[in-house]
Amino acid sequence: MSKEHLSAFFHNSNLVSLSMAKELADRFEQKVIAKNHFLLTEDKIADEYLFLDKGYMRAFAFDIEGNEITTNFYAPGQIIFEVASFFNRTRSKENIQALTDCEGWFITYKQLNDLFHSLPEFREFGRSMLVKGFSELKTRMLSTITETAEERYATLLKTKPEIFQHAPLKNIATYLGITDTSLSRIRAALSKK
Amino acid sequence: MSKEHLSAFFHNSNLVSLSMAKELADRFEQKVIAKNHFLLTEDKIADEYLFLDKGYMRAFAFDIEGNEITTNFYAPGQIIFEVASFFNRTRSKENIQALTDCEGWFITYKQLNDLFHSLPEFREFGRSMLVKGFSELKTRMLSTITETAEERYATLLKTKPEIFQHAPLKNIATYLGITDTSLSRIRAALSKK
DNA sequence: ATCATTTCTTGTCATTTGGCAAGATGCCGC
DNA sequence: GCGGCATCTTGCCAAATGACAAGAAATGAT
Repeated sequence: MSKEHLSAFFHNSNLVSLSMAKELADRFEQKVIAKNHFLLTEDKIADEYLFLDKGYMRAFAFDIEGNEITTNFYAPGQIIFEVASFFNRTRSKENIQALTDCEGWFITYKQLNDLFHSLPEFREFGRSMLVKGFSELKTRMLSTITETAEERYATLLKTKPEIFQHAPLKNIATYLGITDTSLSRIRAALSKK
Repeated sequence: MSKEHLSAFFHNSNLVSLSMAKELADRFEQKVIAKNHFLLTEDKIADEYLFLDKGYMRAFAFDIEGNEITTNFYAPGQIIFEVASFFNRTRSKENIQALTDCEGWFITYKQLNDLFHSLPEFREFGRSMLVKGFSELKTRMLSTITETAEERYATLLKTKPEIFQHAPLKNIATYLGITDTSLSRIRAALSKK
């Protein structure tokens, strides 16, 4: 119920003073999402900029054949929002769904923009979140292109082990760009080693 | 030699008035890069925010085995900068190289930030560039995960045909995430159809 | 124009990954 | 606790892609 994590998150960015972090946190409202429910669904315009305090979420899109492809996983302590839809005010191509019961703090597009206008520090914070997301995606793109499925699996296991406690393997498989069958075999092969 | 393209580019974003577009363009300086020379090399801190007016460029990184992996192609009329290095002031993991003789217009990090502070419209423009890059990368990530190499090749051929006139196939192969051998076979197979 | 180097293609074979189906296991609602 | 559904594993075979090597074609330097 407390906004401690949220204001600490702002402050830890080193872009926002402690007092401003608290002021900022004051503007956020609570959001509770039950397991399997959605923060955002396809064709809607994303209007929530969410700090995830508890629980796990995933983003997914559909490919041409209509299969769900998991595009991202989110753990507590992260900002979640669909960048393109949120900033361009266009219909989202992605869905964001709770993998577990979730709690967090959000503001709307309008509120965010007002804060951006009035607080240069928060603007910097917003930019750094955007840049961080971009960099992570770039890293993932490179690893998808250069590494084998087994290597990508091992990396995920090392960097985000909690995901395996909260997401079904079929979601992890599409995130890694392989079928659940292949993932199962990779796991079997690695556990023998 | 004229900054027409540059100011038109600002104005066409619909975020910047015509007069401000011209004022903005005034702040940019000319940059000429000969074929095969670099806009940015690994381990340097990116300090140039470049509008490419003429010519083609590519970005590349090295994988674990030391192979060059092309991460992006740039055509005239695009903004080019290495996002993470530029905004975080960290050493770049990427190189940006001219595929042909190039000409463009640039400002430095400091100049860009000054403009961002004083001109909200330019800030919006900057954000929209960032969001655009992010969205494109997301689309590419999804297609890399869900489509076959042949489908990705066909898409690239349709969306960026000029690249094939200016980049060697081995660069295009690593961009698509395949070997030059496979790319050659895909081209052979498609030309038979 | 010539030579050297890089780029591109093609052949053979190995490896990775997928498709499909069957069975095993686990989880949820009643 | 039971039935049903989703999840995960495994077997068999096919398809996609890679590794390596040889040769052809294009390009660049002098």
